[in-house]
Amino acid sequence: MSRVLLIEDDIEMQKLIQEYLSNYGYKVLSFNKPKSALEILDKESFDIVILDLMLPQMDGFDVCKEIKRKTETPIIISSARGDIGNKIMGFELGADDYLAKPYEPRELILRIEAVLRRVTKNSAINILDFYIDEANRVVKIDDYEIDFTKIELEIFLYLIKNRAKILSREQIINSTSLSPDTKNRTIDMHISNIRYKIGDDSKNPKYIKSVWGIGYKFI
Amino acid sequence: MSRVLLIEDDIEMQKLIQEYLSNYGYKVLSFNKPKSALEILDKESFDIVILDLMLPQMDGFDVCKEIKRKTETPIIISSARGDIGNKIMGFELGADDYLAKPYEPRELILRIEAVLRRVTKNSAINILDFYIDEANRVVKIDDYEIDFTKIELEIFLYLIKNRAKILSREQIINSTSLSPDTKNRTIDMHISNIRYKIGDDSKNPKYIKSVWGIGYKFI
DNA sequence: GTATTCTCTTGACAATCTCTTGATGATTAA
DNA sequence: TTAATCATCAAGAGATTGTCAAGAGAATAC
Repeated sequence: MSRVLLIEDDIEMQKLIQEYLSNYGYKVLSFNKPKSALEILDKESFDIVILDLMLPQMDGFDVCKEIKRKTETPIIISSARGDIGNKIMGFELGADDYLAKPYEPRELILRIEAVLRRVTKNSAINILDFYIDEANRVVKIDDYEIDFTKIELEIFLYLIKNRAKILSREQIINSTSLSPDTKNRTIDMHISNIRYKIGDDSKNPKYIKSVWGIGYKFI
Repeated sequence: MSRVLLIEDDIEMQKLIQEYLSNYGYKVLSFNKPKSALEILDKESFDIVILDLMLPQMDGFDVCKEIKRKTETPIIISSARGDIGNKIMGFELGADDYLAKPYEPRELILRIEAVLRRVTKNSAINILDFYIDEANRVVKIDDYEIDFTKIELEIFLYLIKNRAKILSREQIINSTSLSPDTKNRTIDMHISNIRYKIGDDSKNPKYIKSVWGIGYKFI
């Protein structure tokens, strides 16, 4: 499940896009003020940013540059000003794709997919005892392939990507396709199942440590 | 990874296109003088040439003819002169596609992909137990020819070309001639029929594995 | 042009797999 | 010790998949 940060000042448009992206399985957080969006980028990570250039407060160009300075999140710029000048500007700012308004929602989906496909590292990595090929959804431990379910894999990857960081249940919820009102017990259960599958022991964890009163962390 | 030879005299534009194509995984070599480009064509091979007609030194038409004389590399012509006359000329010169300036970078990608798809359809290959001759629409398993229907063949080829990758039903729809609002059950049914024809078993698949909640993948 | 045959689509439903959560006992902090 | 939190079980709710079967649609033969 990919997380999308949508920055769009037209509320109608914002709701429309959010709705559409949600239907396609994206988890969308929307802002109409770029300031708020930039703040959240300090705290949470996203897979892609959709940035509308018609913005109040800061000029869209600066927002784009600021996002690129802060993060490596790919950006798709949309704008009503469809002239070539802006297009070039968009790419010079580090935007990964450009979409002239008005555009088909379907077109946006295609662009997002294309950008994510391009950006998603296709290379497998080794961390600790694990071989992780995220693109192909393969996790192995000692050449033995672990059969994670969808949510288990999401949680496992989130933990391992934030290794040594303590992650609250709330953070885990927000970074996976879990519903926002998921009960704590549910997450514990997923952790329990993940531990079982990777051969970990809650009492004496090699990999996933419980941090009492706070959450979990990957050692 | 496809190799692109870009001939474009506007340096700004050249950098922009090169950057954009690189992001899409193309390996680009750029020249602003066609003479140099023609020289490199003697030494190295490319999958496609992008040729801008506004060129110094030689008239673009001659460059195009010269490239076609030397090689069989497909050519996409771009030009600011968007009149029909040029379009016809382009094709008469042996160009494989024509793109009027100014164009969206995205549009260029689509044209490149289309041309490459059209051009690259020849030799038979062996993958796993299969002999696949795409041009002649023949798939054999152990010398036994499998009688796929049109859509079955499309899905089978899409799966096998993306071996080990998990493909969603949506991706399968978008990569075949299936209508965009095809129901999930329809795809499952095609998969079921393909499995039957290649002697696979859904419960214990040798070839096509179901990935619960995501899609299918060719092992 | 019509009949025949092959192909594609989809609802139905069972089988299967996953996710959620209350209950219970264990563990931890203070 | 006590209150809060965690680990796990177990049940069942929920979602997805496999396949049948019927019918719509397309291609082909006559």
